[in-house]
Amino acid sequence: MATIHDIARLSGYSVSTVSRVLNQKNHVSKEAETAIKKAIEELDYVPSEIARDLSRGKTLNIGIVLPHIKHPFFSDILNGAINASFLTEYHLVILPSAYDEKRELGYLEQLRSHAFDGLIFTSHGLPLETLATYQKYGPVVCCENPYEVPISAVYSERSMALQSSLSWLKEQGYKKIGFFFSREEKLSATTRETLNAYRSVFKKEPETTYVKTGVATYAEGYQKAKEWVDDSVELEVIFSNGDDIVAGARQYFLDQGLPVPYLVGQENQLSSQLMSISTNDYQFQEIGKKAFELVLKQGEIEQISVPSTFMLRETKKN
Amino acid sequence: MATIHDIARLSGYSVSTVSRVLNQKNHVSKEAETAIKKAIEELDYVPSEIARDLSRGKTLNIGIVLPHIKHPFFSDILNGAINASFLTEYHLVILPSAYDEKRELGYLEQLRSHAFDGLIFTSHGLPLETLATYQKYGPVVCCENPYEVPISAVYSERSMALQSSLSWLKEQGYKKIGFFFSREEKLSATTRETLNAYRSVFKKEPETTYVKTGVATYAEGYQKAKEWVDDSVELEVIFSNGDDIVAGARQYFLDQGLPVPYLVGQENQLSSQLMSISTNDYQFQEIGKKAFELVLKQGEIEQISVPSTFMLRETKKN
DNA sequence: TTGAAAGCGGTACCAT
DNA sequence: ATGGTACCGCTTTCAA
Repeated sequence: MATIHDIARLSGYSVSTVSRVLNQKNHVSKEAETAIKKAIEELDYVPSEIARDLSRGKTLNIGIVLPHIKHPFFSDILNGAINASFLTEYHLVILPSAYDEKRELGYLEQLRSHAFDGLIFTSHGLPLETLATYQKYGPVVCCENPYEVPISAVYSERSMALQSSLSWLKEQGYKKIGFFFSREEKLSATTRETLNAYRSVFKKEPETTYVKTGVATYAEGYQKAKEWVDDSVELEVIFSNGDDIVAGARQYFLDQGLPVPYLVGQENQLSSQLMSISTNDYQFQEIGKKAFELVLKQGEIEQISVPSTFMLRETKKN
Repeated sequence: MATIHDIARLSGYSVSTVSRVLNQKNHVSKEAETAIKKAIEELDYVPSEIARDLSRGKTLNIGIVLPHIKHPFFSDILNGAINASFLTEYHLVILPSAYDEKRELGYLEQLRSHAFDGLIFTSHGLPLETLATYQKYGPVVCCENPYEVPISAVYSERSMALQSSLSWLKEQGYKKIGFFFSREEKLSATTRETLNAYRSVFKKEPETTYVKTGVATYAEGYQKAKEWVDDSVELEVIFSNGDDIVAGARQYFLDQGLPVPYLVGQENQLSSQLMSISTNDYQFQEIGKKAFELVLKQGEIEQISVPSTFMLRETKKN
């Protein structure tokens, strides 16, 4: 592979001058430029990015850590970040974690070793405090409300949509509301937030028979709906943790010829649009976009919350 | 930031010895190792990835070029590639192209300048021949059948699913089959392949009133279905270029209280599962996985075709 | 087992 | 306008 030295030799000029025409800095004579460009052409030369990176101490790579991309939370954030990266000279590097702390630590170490100019954590197995300590090596942005932990963050203000969707249900006179969650309240901030919104709106504890955890897919939604029916639990509403999941539940009722409860999804995915199911939109794309912008700021710690909305839709009988 | 020289100085050993304990190569005395590790600890030192890359002339980065990730073809391939990268020491770098030839050429140039160790093109605006010429700078894999162009490729053997789905329709006695495509036959290999499969199965030319192009979204599916109804075109089947799109068409018939034609989607997405719509599964995830594996092979040019299947589903009346 | 020194391929400062 | 050269931080060969 041709190097800058080869160009210098062939053109009869020095590496400095070659570097100058490469970077269009300072003044170079027409003849020099012509001769050098000719040599570049002749040797099919391109400057090495790696050498450049070393010289200037930057990679122009931003890492984004994702446990997986099966869930819209992650794929939407990723999309938002990709779109934002479009507008810059930076590259996004996908860093799959599967929630493995070893892997996550590896990525943080790579930030330390300058493999990346910054890191976005869409989620994490490691404690938030650990992420925070790595900020001295470069910008680290997380995608949740960090509360008292001093770390840059962009996160959804879920409570807004939760409050308004639950308030709307209350206004309609609905009382028997079933919930789907992926993880238990102790383990999941999202579950906690939802149930707290319920407590605040309805002024009472949710009944345990109305709460199902361990639900994360269409099939599980279908299955859990069946459990409710089998246990003769009467429901007026199913408040789900995802559009696809609530679609599964809906299908169960349809298959049994039973009346479908009022449905509320989450995340405004295609399935809720297709079926005209009300949903909460948490603007994950926007979070990805803002997270990318924030990681480039390299400045002080900053926390940005993104508003969420309840999207009311007519549920068609069919 | 501490460098390998600082460690050498502080530990009292040479850079070479430090490098040896870093890379666990050759033999180093216990005392040296202890002293050096202590120094590393003390100075909070990590070797610079960039310097390593330069020294060994590799980046361990594989670029994957995507026009966007709104379509399952791209997001599925991406997913497959990400999963494959899990199992290696390589990183996947997302390279958004928006089909822009300038951007694509930029990425090829970056391959040339060793910013990546290899490149996957999920699609391209540039001619395939151009991609092929860059193979001398590093492995380039595309995701379509390259026919006579000498380039590594992993692609879906679409004709298998197309043949079997169309044959099945013929066996059922269906004759009036409407088609959705995103681009015209001259411009799109996919459109061509589908219509050729039709010709081969039905032994005749498709009628132009039954073919709609420029359809790529749920809303457009809805709209084009309306056009057929408005023009009093009778249809027994809609053979669509995507699950979401055919779902849009279905919705139009339901909204009008009209009988829904038999539907065939493509790509086995969630929407066809939700609605029990038959679909063709082209195994895009598998393509992404194999493309990643192929790009690492760095060897000779290789072309891999992945089989596709027709997934017959009962379309429920509702 | 250890060290010196020559790369790797550029950038940028300092002279001329 | 141009050239010489130190330096970025590590790997690797060669010698001791």
